[in-house]
Amino acid sequence: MTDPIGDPVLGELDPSQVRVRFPPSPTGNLHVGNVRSALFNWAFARHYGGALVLRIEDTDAARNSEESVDYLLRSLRWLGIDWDEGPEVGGPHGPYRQSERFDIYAGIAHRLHEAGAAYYCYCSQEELDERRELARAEGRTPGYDGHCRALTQEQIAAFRAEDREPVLRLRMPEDTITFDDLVRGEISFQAEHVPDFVLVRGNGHPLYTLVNPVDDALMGITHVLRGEDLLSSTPRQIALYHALASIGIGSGPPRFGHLPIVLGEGSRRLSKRDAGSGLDEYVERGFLPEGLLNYLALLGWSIAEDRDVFTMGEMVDAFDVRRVNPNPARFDPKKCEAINASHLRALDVDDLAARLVPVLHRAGLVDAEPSRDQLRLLRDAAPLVHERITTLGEAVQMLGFLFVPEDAFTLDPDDAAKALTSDGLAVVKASHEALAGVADWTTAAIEQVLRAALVETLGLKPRRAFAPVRVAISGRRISPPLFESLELLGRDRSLARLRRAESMRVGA
RNA sequence: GCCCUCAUCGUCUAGAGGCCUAGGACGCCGCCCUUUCAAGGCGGUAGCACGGGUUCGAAUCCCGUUGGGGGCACCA
Repeated sequence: MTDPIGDPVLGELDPSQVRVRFPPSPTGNLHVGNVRSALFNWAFARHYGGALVLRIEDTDAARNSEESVDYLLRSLRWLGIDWDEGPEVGGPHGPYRQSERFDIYAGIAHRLHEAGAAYYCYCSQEELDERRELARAEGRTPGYDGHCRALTQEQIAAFRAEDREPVLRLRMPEDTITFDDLVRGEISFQAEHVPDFVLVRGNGHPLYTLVNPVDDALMGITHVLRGEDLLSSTPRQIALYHALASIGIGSGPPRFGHLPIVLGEGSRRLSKRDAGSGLDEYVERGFLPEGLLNYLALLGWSIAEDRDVFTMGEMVDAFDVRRVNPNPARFDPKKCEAINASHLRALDVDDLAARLVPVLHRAGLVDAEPSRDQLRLLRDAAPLVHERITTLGEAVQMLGFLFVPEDAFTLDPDDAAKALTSDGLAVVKASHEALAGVADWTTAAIEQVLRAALVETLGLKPRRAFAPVRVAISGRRISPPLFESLELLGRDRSLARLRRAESMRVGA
């Protein structure tokens, strides 16, 4: 199966040995770009039958909170992205929260220093800034200049005497670092452009730059799929993996694949402050997880030439990281909605009704555990909105009139003003009289009676005939189909609403 | 400024030298259907950034230009 050169993605690995990770920092609302990363890692792992590790990168206590971790886990579950190792499921490489791993990092930092792979730097922030500015002015890469690489014992003693708190820096190799990116091919950086970077702060606190590769090495991560914004930090991480391997931790760098970043409107990167950048918004608006995920997958990946709606199962089967497109991709809210709508329409009616429950409940229209009557009504009403909504949230507006208590029912003032003119009220009155005589309250009978009374007798165009009735019973000019709506509303409520509308004064 | 990276309709993409008169989707515009709104059907609009090579042949390979994006922290 594998030739001597190995699979271009797996190398010598057996597919089931694939291990990827999703390492979010729990800082609140999950960014859709991060969701996309999680999705691609998940699809990659599932495709090969490997493992997805969820690791919480919460070393920066000031920015992280317990609620954020809960929220994060809930979000991933909502999306349907499951993990094989991590919080709540455990695993052999735990703990999976970096805030519980400080001892590990301290030990490794120490060993790195002992081995000479890292050294202490006593430069102050001001000195660093000064030299950085100088380098920039001279057109050189403004990174650290290696000032403290080879301090003598005397120099060190002198700095210590000044009470300077040194940072620990990795000693970068002198040679060019080259790696084969899974989505971009060969990329190389010359050593002079990759400065010795900080691993541990002056106060002893380990940095992401240390902790992230250390955990990847310790957790046996084989492939790292992440945003292109991390591309230029890859060479220094590779150097760290090698240094770690040299002291017996891990077996060198994983394979990297840098996914295109997600841009917002214009050409800026979709920032956390932009509308539409956070997962919350999609949950609240009633997106389907599979719809959102499908759209996100399209940002950089495609399943086939003439197809863009697919299930996650289909994505898993077809996913190939080498086919990820390297272009930065703009997030298009319209297309996102369209894809979601396609998934919505693919739902069967019972499924749709079930998914509508929490949405309607949040809007105060049904109980958290809906009654039998509510469920029956919802089951009957769901088909009416099935092809009319883009997100579940839109059903609230469309179906609200069926679920509100009679005394809370109101007409949209704008729609009422437009439809319930004196002519409109005359139509409502005629409808009321005609419908009052209907004993067999079915869609067909209702339609027949209304057509006879309004279109045939009054000679109105259907368009003009039904609008006032629609507003009177649903409160809006846009609603589910009228006759079906009347049937579902029921005879008594329908007649009562018509009566109420009738008594309105024009312009009131 | 320096380093890295990217370049096909407005947007997301298909495209691995001849299958390309460049395909699909979203959007937009028509028409059909129609009790509103949708959905659906049919049709249309619109693109290989530019300049050089290589080749019998280039959207596809190479170089350059231009433009976009990312990075250059004791953040992650």
